[in-house]
Amino acid sequence: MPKKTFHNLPTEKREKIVNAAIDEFAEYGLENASTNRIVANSGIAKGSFYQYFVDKLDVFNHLMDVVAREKIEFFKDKRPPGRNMDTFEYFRWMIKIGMEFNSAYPRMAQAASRVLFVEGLYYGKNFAGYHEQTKEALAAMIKQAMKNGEVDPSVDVGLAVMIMETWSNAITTYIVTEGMKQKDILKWVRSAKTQEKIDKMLYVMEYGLRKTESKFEKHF
Amino acid sequence: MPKKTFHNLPTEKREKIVNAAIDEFAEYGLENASTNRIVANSGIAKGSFYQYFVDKLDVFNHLMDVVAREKIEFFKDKRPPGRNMDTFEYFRWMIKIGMEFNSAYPRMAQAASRVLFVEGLYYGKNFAGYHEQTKEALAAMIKQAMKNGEVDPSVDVGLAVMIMETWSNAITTYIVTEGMKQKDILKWVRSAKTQEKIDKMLYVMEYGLRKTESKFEKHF
DNA sequence: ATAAAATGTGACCTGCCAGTCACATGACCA
DNA sequence: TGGTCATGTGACTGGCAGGTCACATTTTAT
Repeated sequence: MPKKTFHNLPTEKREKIVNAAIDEFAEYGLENASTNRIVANSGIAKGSFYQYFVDKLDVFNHLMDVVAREKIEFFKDKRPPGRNMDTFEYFRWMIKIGMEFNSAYPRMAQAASRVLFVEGLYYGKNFAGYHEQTKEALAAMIKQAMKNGEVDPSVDVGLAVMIMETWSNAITTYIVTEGMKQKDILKWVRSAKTQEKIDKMLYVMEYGLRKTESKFEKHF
Repeated sequence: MPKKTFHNLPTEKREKIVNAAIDEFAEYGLENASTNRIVANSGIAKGSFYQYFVDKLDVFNHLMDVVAREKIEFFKDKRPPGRNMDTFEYFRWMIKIGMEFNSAYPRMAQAASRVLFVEGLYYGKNFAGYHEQTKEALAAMIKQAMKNGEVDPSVDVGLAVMIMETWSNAITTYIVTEGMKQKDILKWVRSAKTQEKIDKMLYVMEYGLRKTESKFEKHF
């Protein structure tokens, strides 16, 4: 965690540093991020950086705390549109709100997804902690859904969690990488076309690729 | 492409260099791979390396050629177990053979999957070429499957390709990262447990997570 | 006003990187 | 044998990395 000198900083300066760090990690990932560039872009001296943080990982962990806090803040006043939602509807709603967050803070989302989901796979076991909460929450949701007869119980809970995470990550990666090319990412995410794409991905997660009599052309 | 001096090398020496490079890319990815370590591990001088290759990317591209060649060789005598296979059966069979290849050449698979699927996402558009062939082959397969009434046509072809690639990559990543922890990766891949895991993933790709009357407990 | 404590600074250290080059060694041919 | 051409070599360059430190500046307490 950052040293107390960092927390004593005026908000503006702190934010400038945090923003420079976010850009750096979004652009270069964790391993190739450069503290030299971070200090250059935040207008502080090299020595100051090491009075605020112990090292690169420290500033990254701080960023993840900031992301977590912003996310909670963002989700706070969001409520599902209806009562008694189906688990899949609820998951779809969650993903969509998540994508709203990602497009509201695209560099943050890019930095987090890149390092945690992508580089994290090959790092020595770090970052596992960040997944734990998500996984537990998903597992609880899925168990309940199986009890409700919504999720196929022949697919075990662990696998269902893995699948939902895979899709969540795939969609996030798609939104973040494609979205960065748009001039107005939020508008692009909210566009009918992008929303339909997300819907279709989740539809396939729910019903699979195979054509079956019962569902054919029921949805699209 | 490598210079002619490299091709003139005795096979043994060439293989030693290729193996050192594979290990390096598997361990560190493309960006962080070090030519210094490669030369150290292959027992050649720094200067020699640059008489064989123009740079790091050159040696990587050569590796991908080697992988492609090995893969073709590996697949050459493999035939699907039955005639008139369902597309999904065929895809499952392909994935499983692919995983056999990955566990026969685990470092190769790790290097390729890491750089192409993982780092490739964030590199400036490089490596897109490597996907093209795969994507086209998949697209053709899917179009045919839609005609046969196997794949849900309301899921468009592009999305279906993306989904199959996502699953293929997810399974590869799983096999490669988990497999590297095993003492006998091939045995592990062939074990009933691992095979069932792959089957279940593909089952979900095919039928989705939702419980439906028609399929419940039909498979597992 | 003064002392003390906290914060700011950038030159500097060591280490690793990709890539070069003058030279050494060996192969081949006349 | 001597000459030439291909191959092998590792010390070296310049650049950037993470991290340190003696000193400068500012803030705070007295």
